[in-house]
Amino acid sequence: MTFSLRVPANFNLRSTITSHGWCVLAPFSSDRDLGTLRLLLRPNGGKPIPVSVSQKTAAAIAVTSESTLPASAQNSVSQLLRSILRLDEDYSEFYVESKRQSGYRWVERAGAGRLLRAPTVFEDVLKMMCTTNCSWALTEVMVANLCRRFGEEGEDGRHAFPTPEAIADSTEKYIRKEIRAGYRSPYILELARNAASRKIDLESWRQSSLPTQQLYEEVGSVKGIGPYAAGNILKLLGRYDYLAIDSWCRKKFFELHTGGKKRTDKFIERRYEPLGKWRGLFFWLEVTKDWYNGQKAAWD
DNA sequence: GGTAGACCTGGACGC
DNA sequence: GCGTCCAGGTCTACC
Repeated sequence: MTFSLRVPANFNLRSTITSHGWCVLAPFSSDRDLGTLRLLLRPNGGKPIPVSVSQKTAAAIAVTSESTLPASAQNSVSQLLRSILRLDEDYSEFYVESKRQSGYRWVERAGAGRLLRAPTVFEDVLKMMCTTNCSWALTEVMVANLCRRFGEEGEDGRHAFPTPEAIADSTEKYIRKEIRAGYRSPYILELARNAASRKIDLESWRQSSLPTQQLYEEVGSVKGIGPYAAGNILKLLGRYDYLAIDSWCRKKFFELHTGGKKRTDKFIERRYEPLGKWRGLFFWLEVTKDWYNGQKAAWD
């Protein structure tokens, strides 16, 4: 069955899919031209079902499921997609600011800014942990292994991202050997156990009223989450005050602004300070602008 | 508060 | 095929 979901005026599905690497980490996937997002969703917390999303018109996206969904499941899938695709977040202030800044006028035309996120904060945090201190190829391996070993199987044979409970009963030794997570293994286990026992309420972070600095400190208090990971997690929570500089961004910044000459992170941070609470998003869009090159001609 | 070394894996490279 | 080196963030101990 296929049903449609209304989207905001400036929404662009392709830009959201390509906003960062989540679209290729299991259980997400996309088609070759990055126009369709495939994912496994648990409507009402139930069994995972495969869903694909594509955009045929500016006003709506088409949501397709192989099976017929009852109204409550359809409603739940819609709610999950609204959160994953950031449909309910207001970017009008960001777009006004982007038009004031030279070098960012393409942003609104591209419908860029909405960063794809997982159905749960737990999934976002665990995946972010798997991006630290390794190649992207290894991140893909670790996340795929987490799904394969701990995730419930969906109707199409793919595995959903595991719940905290599914990992909590495991052992550090098993995670090292089967997930290939190395020294991250105790951190993964601790996070899953703390989330499963409600010692930490990760899911409340998306609605948190804490000041951003305080939320950043809470996110950073998770073992295995340092400044880079915490800054990126905050972006997925809708807070863009931190740049979350990693080696790739650093290199890209030097290429764009210093002729390849290395500078300190403080130097980079000072450059984006005038962009206020949106600086993390401006920074990310600037260093990843090349990703949009294929579509840019249509936007300019 | 700042710094050094350890952590673990996969890829690149030389033999 | 094997061994060595390096890159990639975070944690911990130490100054």
